[in-house]
Amino acid sequence: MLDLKYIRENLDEAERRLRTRGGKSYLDGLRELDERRRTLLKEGETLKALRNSVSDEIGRTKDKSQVQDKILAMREVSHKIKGLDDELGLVDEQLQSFLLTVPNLPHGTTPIGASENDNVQVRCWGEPQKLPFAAKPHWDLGEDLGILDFERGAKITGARFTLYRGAGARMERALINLMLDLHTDQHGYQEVLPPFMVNRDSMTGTGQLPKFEDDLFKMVDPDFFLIPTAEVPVTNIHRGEILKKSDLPISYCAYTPCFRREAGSYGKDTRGLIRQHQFNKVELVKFVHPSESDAGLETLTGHAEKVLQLLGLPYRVMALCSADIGFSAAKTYDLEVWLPGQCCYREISSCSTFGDFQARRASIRFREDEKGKPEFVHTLNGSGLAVGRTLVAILENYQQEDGSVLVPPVLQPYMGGLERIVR
RNA sequence: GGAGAGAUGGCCGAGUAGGUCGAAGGCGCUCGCCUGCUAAGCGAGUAUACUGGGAAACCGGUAUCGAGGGUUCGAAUCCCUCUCUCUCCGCCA
Repeated sequence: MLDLKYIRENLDEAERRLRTRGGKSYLDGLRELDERRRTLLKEGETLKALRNSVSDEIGRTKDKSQVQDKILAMREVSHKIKGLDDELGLVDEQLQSFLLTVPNLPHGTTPIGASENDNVQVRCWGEPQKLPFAAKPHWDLGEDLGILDFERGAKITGARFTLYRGAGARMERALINLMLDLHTDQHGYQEVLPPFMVNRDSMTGTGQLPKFEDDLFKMVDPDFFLIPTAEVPVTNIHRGEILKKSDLPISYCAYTPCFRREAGSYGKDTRGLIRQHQFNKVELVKFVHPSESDAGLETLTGHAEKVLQLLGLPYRVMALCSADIGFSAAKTYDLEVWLPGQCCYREISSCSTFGDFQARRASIRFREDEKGKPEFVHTLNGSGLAVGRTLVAILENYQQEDGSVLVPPVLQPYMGGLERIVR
């Protein structure tokens, strides 16, 4: 959520920055709503002040017969207040839901662009290898090796669900452990294991609601949602809290499965593990002092990159342009891993800074000075990494001409010493 | 799922015949004083949001005693709904 006061005072600038995302208009009608609200507020509060003082007077008068006229007058005033409050409630609601659907302002260093084609490559690591034989896509490798069973996944549940078997299941688990160990032991994150279902407030806090309900799996009876990313439960750990400045930065990492409807992506990536309704991810989340958020994004991105480097997977870092960053993000780096089986780079991690956007929605604050006003922290997060896609990248990059797949050395200890997956 | 108890400020905890309660008291914390140091002691201060005024310091208004609604001139106190916590029973990994 954006700061209403900031918008009020910088309407044109805010609109201009928002339009770099590509829409036509983001703040139309906001000024009128805001002014209407303040008018109603002022009127109602004046009457309330009157009522309070007169009621006080009535209370101190022992002989109530002397104040009958005042009681009657206040009955009238209360009636008016009720009317004003009702209207104010309506306007407030409109204003609130308006604000909740306005995306974040792009960061000053986010490249301006019109589509994903305008994303900017920041750096790359490793050599995208051309395999000296006909490279297979991971779905063929996985099926041939008997470690990925797409057909039965579809039978058990439906499209975009996959059954992992044997070394495949083991590798998924090994990757989760490798990533968690790295981030906790080397990068200073505290491991957390959050609920995989969250309530509406949590979804609103990080920005998935109210706008993107169609992308989520929703429970019927309790009004809960399956998490689309650990970002949601982990960022909401501190919803409504005032943190100690000395506790910042707070760094959490969490493994969770993620559940996404993938509405609107029919026909896209229908084969293989790339786009599933359920996938595993290790997520990094940071709460930082505002002055640290820019540097924080760089280090957090570095932590995600480290996983790819350890696994020896070539990748590039893309700065997403203004048209391609997510609703809540101010700036995003995508890590794209090289997939020789499909001869392309695919997103495997997305690292973003949200500025105070999520912190304002979720009311996560700290005090600069003991006596100072609470201020919003900045939140950051990034995948470190998407586990299923990492397994995809390993299969495709480490495949051999005979159809077997070598296990990256760092992963072997996590797989009982297994060096090669064969049929 | 059944029965009961509860939810007050950073914490503990008063507060039911509705008014002087944003809320006693204690602890903690901050600033000052005092004591040769420490402990103790003394004094003052110590919620948040919105909003009006002001360059600012700051001053004023409104709201908030789990959440929402109702009764009333007036509600932490009365009524209704919901959420959460705890205890007992049932069920269960």
